[in-house]
Amino acid sequence: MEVIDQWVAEFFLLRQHNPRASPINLISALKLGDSSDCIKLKISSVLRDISNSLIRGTIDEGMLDLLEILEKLLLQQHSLLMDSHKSAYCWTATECTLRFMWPMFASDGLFTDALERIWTKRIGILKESGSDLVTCDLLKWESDLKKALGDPELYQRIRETNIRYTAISFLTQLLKEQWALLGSSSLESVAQRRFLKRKAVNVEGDVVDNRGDQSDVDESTRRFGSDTIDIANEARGEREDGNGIGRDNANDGEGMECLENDGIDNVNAADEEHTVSAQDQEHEPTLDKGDEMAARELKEYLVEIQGHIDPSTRQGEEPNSAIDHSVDVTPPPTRVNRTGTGCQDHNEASDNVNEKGSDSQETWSSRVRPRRPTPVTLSVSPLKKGGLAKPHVRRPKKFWKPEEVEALREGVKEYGKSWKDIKNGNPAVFAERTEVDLKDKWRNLVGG
DNA sequence: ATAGGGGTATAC
DNA sequence: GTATACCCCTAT
Repeated sequence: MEVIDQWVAEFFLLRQHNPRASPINLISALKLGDSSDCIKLKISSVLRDISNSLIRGTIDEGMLDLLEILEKLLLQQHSLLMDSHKSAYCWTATECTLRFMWPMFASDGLFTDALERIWTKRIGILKESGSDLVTCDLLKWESDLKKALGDPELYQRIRETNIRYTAISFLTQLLKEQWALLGSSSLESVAQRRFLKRKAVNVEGDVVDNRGDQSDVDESTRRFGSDTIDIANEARGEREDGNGIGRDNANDGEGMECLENDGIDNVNAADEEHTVSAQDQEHEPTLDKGDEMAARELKEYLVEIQGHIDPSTRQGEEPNSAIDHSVDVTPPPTRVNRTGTGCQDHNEASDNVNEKGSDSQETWSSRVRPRRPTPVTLSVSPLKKGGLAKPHVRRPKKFWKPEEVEALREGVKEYGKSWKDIKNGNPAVFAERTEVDLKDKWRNLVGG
């Protein structure tokens, strides 16, 4: 895959909120292979699809498809399945079944069909393949649901449970964690490396003191201009998303800089091997010229890609959503929009959002699904500390270095949330961090 | 050992 | 004021 393909793809996947074209279409428009970069892109794509589905309030069997695809992709890059993933699958499957329990009694064929389709067939396949998605909880739900078929009382009880909220919570959590695991986009990586290189060159022979100094790499790359991105955004005619999910990538812009001139070929990091093609040779070494040309090129490319995938937006979508669920109980997936600015950008996309909505909805609106209040977190106030105001010396504040963060991501991929294992797995990097530090930092990264 | 509430410093 | 990053405390 051309490097520009990858950048454009990342661009769409990480920055575009509620896109008119499904990321799946984008991914198939570009031909992706099986390199680790491509897997990351595919994962981003699936995550974006899940996110969009969540934003639309659609929790259907398409979501189960996505979760299954995601499992396979994660397996390919040898990271273990997160609990949030398993729980999300379990509760989504249940929610999908619950959608067909709107009649008062189980006599309706829809429920039996759903049981057969979801639990016997779909999950049966998962069992055969030994998938980790098959958890005790899942099996419990399976037996409960099947029991409910002949047990009106149990049927009622399940029917009145708000599965949907739980499913949404786990899906949201899954998204957060997976976005955090993905880490920097390749644009950012290139930008950071180039910044380091430039800094090293500027210092001339005096090798950069990575130990104490590196935190401002992050800082400084963040301050680079991002005009090129703005141009590209205009090409799309859409605003920046406020979707907090991709906030780590908020500085994608500076990566463009490397289209401009000399050697990205010096960049040897594994994920950029194929980086340099004829692209950068054509450009003048001067900064502005290079930026300008890169921007123009990117803009044309974006338009081309958009044209490529847009017309096909609808045909691949929603193979199995004869019933849309959006009418009833909808705890808004607000957690998805962390920054709260995510509401502004529906203007462009709104024209084809409502297309399929009008006809079949009324039939289903008669369903009664009880609304459960949003669980409130009870605040326990220990009020322990009375007098005795001990001065207490705090450990000095140490900012996390990029390589520490990267090591943490790798650690979570490998061990899950076993902070002790992560620390022991990389004692050198985490020498000055406690397990609690790792936990706290991860909490920061996922934005919880 | 881990999760989660809370404190403090800092930037906007 | 809010938001963020880091650090601390404590219940489980």
